[in-house]
Amino acid sequence: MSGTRWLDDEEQRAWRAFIRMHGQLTARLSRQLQADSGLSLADYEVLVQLTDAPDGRLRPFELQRGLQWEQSRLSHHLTRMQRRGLVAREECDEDGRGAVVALTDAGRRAIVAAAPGHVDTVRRLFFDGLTRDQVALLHQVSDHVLGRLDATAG
Amino acid sequence: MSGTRWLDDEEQRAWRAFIRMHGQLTARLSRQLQADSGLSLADYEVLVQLTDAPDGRLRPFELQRGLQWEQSRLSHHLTRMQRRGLVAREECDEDGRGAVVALTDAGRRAIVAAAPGHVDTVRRLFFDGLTRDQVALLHQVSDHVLGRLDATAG
DNA sequence: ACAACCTACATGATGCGTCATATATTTCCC
DNA sequence: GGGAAATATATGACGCATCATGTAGGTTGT
Repeated sequence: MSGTRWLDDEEQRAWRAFIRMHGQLTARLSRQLQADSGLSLADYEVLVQLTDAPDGRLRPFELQRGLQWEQSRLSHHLTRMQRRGLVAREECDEDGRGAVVALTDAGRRAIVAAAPGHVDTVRRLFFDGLTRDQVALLHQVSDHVLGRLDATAG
Repeated sequence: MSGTRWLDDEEQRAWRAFIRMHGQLTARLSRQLQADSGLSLADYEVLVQLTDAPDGRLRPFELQRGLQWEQSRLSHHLTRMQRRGLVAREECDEDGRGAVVALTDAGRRAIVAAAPGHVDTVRRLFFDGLTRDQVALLHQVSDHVLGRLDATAG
């Protein structure tokens, strides 16, 4: 006991700045997206995955791998998106347990309409003013921490 | 129109890695904290602020400034924490509209018990394996983006 | 071929976060 | 000093996220 290595001053400040930055940034992005196109960030991510998929169709477990979401979160979210007509659930031929999530026309229209404004906002609030090096560093740090998380997963 | 500058490959990868890293990291921290001490990350942050305050007391608006939360989020969260006995709401003498949030004994015990495990987890999952330089640069990037957010706030 | 197990997915309960709105004070200014 | 505007806080409604659990359909080993 009492072997805790507390964060020093710089670590604490860096940590808080990082947490706060992410929070403020996603709050802004979320509001912009919601206000301009009626989508949440979560909606957007789901639609991106489906748009990138052949035929706009994915099995829920594929979506889950792409998004790294909890299974039940995805299921609930799909239910809500389905209710709003952004996606449809279909039966899966190859696997009786399974389902297929399909992008609807409305879903496609929604993300096509939303994407430019969203990307502009990401650029304006985040990338503009950061150097390539800074972006590369952030990427590197992110991957490192992700690796660490995976390594400790079991 | 059509003037959208889309994210190039590296930007897109960096962005997704960053978003995913934060999500996975806070999910882990949240679970550890919840499992080991029954607190959410949000609880923890509130308790930290109160612990750092003289007498363990703060006005809600001071808490809000420290946390950078939405006012109603804070209010709701305080209600829940109050129900669990972690904080108490008191009347404010100097301002008839105001309130004072006070750390209870149970609240103090909770954060004292939770802190070592939480800090260890933050260190293990995040700081260990990052160099001082990487931390410093992340800090710098975070502050830069925060500045950008503030500048665009109006 | 059948039991044990695993996988894909859904759902109910509950805590969390945001928006819109309400209410009670101050504060400001003429 | 009295009304307008601003400030401090609370609340109801509703979508979102997680946990625990359920169910149906596959897979594997004997």
